[in-house]
Amino acid sequence: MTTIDAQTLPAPAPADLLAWYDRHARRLPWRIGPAERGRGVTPDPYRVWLSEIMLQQTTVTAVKPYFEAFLDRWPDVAALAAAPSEEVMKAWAGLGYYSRARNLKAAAEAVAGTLGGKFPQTESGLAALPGIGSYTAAAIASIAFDQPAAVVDGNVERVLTRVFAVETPLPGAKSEIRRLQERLTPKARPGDYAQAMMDLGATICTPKRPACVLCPWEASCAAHAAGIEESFPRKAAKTARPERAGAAFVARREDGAILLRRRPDKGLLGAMTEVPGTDWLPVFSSDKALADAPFRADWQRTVAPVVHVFTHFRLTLDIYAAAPPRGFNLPEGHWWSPPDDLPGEALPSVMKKAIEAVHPGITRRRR
DNA sequence: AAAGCGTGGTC
DNA sequence: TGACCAAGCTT
Repeated sequence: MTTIDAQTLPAPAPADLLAWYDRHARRLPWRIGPAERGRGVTPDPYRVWLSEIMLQQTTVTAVKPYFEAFLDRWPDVAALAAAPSEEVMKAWAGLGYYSRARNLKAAAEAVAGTLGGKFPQTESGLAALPGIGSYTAAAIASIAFDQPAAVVDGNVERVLTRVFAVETPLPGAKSEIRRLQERLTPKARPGDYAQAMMDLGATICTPKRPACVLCPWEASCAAHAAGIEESFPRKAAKTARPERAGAAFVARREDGAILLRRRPDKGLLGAMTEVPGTDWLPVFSSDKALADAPFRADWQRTVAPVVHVFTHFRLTLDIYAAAPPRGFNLPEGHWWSPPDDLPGEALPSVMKKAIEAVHPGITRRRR
């Protein structure tokens, strides 16, 4: 039982956080920094939206190149709305959580169409768009439209559960954290405040080894006072990750083309591209794998299977390779992708691994 | 409302 | 090396 006497600590002041942000804000491609914003420069809602969708459960490092590529190719919401879905999926390949790309396209069409090219400026209006939930709606409303919306993401959860030593485990503590954030969010500079919370969580109030000496709220932090910062946020125990297994078939034509097909629109890796394969099952019998091959051939299994870890299961894939027989008829929904096209296909990472297991380097863009 | 949904980096 | 983690949303 931990008891923390928070009474003796001064309340965390948003002004102190903003002052810290003025000096230490990260420079990010989608961000208008505090100095510029102070001069009246306002962010482009399209860029804010695009970055927020990409940043969902995804690191800044992973997002940067994708953000730049999207912006180069589709500089505004009208351009994105007019883009073929296939091209958007290809451009998103490798970033993960592919429903985001499908929702991104749908939201762009709604904004460019029904909404007359303008993003909604209210939280509820934003949250009505596909792919925008409570966090993203609040983030866009505050950052792009300067509204005092309470932004609650993983960073905010970590910072506030530490500052206030919230004992309730996540996800149960969410409503409590929301109330704290509503109370703290300032009417002035709410967008900078939101981004300051993210920067604080990302650079100072980190999950491991937080740099409390550098924190503008050090004196107000109950967890720090008790010397137990790292134990927050409390979390419910998580269940073990189950195993699944299957087989994938890498068919290569004489000219080097690889046989591909499109996955169903919904579900795991929905609407993305894959090599033919079996279902992925908790109990997989490798004797029966060849029954699901795209054609009869002398399929050669690689020595080592491909192992890939998804959020909710671990996959072991046996990889088989063969050339198609003469007279092979292309099944519905399949196509031969020439080597030059492979790097640009909408292949998720697990599928690139499968292909690379047989043909190293073939899915990577040459230069 | 709990489960489904990716990937790559870190320690 | 495996567990944890990163600006969550949808059903």
